[in-house]
Amino acid sequence: MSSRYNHKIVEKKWQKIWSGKKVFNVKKNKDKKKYYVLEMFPYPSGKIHMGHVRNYTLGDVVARYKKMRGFNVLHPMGWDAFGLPAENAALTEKKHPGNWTYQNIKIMKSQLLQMGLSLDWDRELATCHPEYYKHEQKFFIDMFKAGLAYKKEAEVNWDPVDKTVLANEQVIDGKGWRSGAVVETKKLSQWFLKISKYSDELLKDLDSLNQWPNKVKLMQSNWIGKSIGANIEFKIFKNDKKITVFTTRPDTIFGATFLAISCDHELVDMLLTKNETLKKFIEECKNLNSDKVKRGYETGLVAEHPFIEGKKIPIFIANFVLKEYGLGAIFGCPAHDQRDLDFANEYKLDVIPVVKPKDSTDNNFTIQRKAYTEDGVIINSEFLNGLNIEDAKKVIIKKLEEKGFGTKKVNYKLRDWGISRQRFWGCPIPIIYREDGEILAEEEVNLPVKLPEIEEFNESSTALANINGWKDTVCSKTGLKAVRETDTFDTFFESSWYYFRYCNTKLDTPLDEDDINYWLPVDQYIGGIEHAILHLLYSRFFTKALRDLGYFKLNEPFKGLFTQGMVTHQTYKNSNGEWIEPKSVLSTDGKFKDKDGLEVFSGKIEKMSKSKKNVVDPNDIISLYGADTARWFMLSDSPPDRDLQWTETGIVSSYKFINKLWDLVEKYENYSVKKISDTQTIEILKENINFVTEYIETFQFNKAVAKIYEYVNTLSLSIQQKGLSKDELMWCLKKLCIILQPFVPHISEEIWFNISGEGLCINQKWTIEVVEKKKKIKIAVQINGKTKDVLEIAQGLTKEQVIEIINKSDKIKRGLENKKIIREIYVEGKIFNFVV
RNA sequence: GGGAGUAUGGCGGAACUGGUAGACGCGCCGGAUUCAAAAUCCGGUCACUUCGGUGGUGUGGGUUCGAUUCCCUCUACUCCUACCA
Repeated sequence: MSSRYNHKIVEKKWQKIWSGKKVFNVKKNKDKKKYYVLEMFPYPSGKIHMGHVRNYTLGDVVARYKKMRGFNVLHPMGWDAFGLPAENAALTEKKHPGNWTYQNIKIMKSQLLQMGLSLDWDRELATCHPEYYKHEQKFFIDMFKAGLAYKKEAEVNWDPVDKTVLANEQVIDGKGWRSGAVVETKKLSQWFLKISKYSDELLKDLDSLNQWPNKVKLMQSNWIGKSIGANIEFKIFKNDKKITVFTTRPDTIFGATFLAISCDHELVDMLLTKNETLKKFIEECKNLNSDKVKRGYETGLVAEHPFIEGKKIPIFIANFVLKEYGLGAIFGCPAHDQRDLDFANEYKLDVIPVVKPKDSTDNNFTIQRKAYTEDGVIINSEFLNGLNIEDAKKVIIKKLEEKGFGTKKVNYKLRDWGISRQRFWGCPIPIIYREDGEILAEEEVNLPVKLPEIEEFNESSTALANINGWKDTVCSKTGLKAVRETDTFDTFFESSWYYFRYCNTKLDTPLDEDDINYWLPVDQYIGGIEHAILHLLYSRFFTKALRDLGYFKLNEPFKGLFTQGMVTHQTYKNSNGEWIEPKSVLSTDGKFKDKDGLEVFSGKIEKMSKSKKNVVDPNDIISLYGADTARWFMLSDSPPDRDLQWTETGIVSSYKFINKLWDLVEKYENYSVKKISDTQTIEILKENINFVTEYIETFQFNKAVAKIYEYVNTLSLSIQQKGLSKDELMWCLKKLCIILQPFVPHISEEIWFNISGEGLCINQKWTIEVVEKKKKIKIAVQINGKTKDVLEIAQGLTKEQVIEIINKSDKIKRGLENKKIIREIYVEGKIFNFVV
């Protein structure tokens, strides 16, 4: 045995043994309890970053721990392989995006292998592979036939120079990121999935997800945005048309002083003819999307108030009325809605307060610049007067329904999921447009609808529509000519079901219900908070949709969710405001200088990003210090859900710890003590083990790390004092290997091998230790709540016996001198407090 | 504008349902070893102190025998969302 620990050799060795023995390859086994650990799969961007290292280390701790607790652990990995960066790379390289993607997968896989993750690589998948995406084409067809997928006109960001549709993230300050051209909104026919059908279920079932962070549930709930109110119908004076509005405040109907409709409300078309000023106004509104100024156009039409005989309300077209929400029409009650009030002040409209604060005695309660939106008492509202808001809502809705002017109505912010992308590197939407005008799903036997193999990838290749001949096809039923849909799926489509596919990636059908029944739901899903809404909501929707399509009976895909914090690092800038790499910064006399001696200023600690030059490449770290060191650092100090600050000293100290562990083996080999026993130390170590167990179970890995440090410190001290017998020491070291295994698996195996040689450490059982009840306990003795002394006393004494011991304490005697004891408070095993 | 969260030594962070504040790690200081350094090991490390103590968990208050923990006030920072009627 060489005295210096060589991580390069050792880590490779165990990685080879694990994969050779297929230690992490699992099979469905109904006699064994399963546990499904999943980390959000990576986009193959080229190489792994620290965020991946953190994410996969956290997951690996859980996976290894659960395996050692006897679970049949499914822990798979794959690639979220469609997406725009591949197209951009393809443009530069003039090669097919697949080349770049598969090449990156190869590199990143080798990096992940170096981390020593307990993954079942036999289940690896890449979403860009036809054997993967053909199944989601099938899902789409099922959804299409079930009415869950449909086509409608929708606005997209259109880059007039690149002649392409841009994602929202690709529009920067209203301009295309690539061309710099001003982006136009263009109406295109787009495919949508009817996620809105599940609004209520998606909201309700959040309650059942008790192993999800509240934060994520709240974000989803806000996104779904359920609101309860009423639709109210207004007759237009001297016109046979009507306007229906949605409101959550029907109780303020008597305060309505105007109606406002959105720019593309159906009434606008009628008004538009021969009206140039209106046309101009509408055009302006389109360009004022992000404008907070309230603008309106008075239509000249007036509506009749449903409850006030003869009252006329002007109708405006207003820029602040959203077309996609509710009915694209509102009634304005300026007194109790800030937006309405701003608008009313601008256009000199009446402001009639109909709610006043409960305790207000002001009979002339008026509203100036600030709308009153709190609870209160209804005024100026005939039959509603005197009611509170809640009751008034009930009464007015009942009245509306009686009179036929409106109904109770529930609205959601959640809109249907637009899945069309006018791109190349995505899954083709399996629809054909036949020459007779029929829109049909591709026949299932014809799946997959594959992406074209093209030799040279250029600007015009970035959309399937531009690829010569690809879209031409024939309807296999009728022989009629047809063209394919040239849009591809949003890449969230792929990630919405990959966790099902892992159950069996070789299966010819999308999935097997029996597999799903066994493996799903995912017991622990781990990933970044940035996916709190979209990915997680889409996946939940997919699960419910597939359930309704008869694939299985599962309601929710992810039983437990954990969102980890970011990896951050110090940033530096020079006097020109340019970012400087931290590793090139030198610190002298409290000042920072770069390589050339120019002064550098330390900036904020921020998320690692290329643009700020504060990234640390995991590859460098792993080759220099080893995977165990990197993993240990990722788990030390910071709680997993908080941001982790990368520091050079931190990684070095982790490295030192790994080497210190190795020194223990040497100490063991040279250890020669017989027939002595240190049961006290062993009891402490057992306690430590149980703490580690508890802290893994509760995702407090930083605390587990602290307890392992304590374990090693206690053990080192005992070795030094030669208190343990050699057998006891072996037991302690074996236990140490076991608790280290989820965290730093390579050195854990290596130590295990050196001291025992029997089997693999990862195959050992992780047990809960039985700790003897302590005979002596410590209690704090306080005077007026301030601790004056700490005494060690025997377990289970009476109050009188305790007082007797306390009376012997000098410190307490001194503290009680010349004082009168009013009260004595004794909490067994904790404190004794004198109140004087 | 709306919502959520956070605040503890020089730093990252501990403290069970209110019961010894600062576990553990980093850094720093002192010592051992060394020709010297690195590495390693040992000891110390909240502040003030007349060495008896006193003060101390962002601010100010409250409840309590006792508050980092519960309640109210204010401040700072972070994140999400955004004209959702």
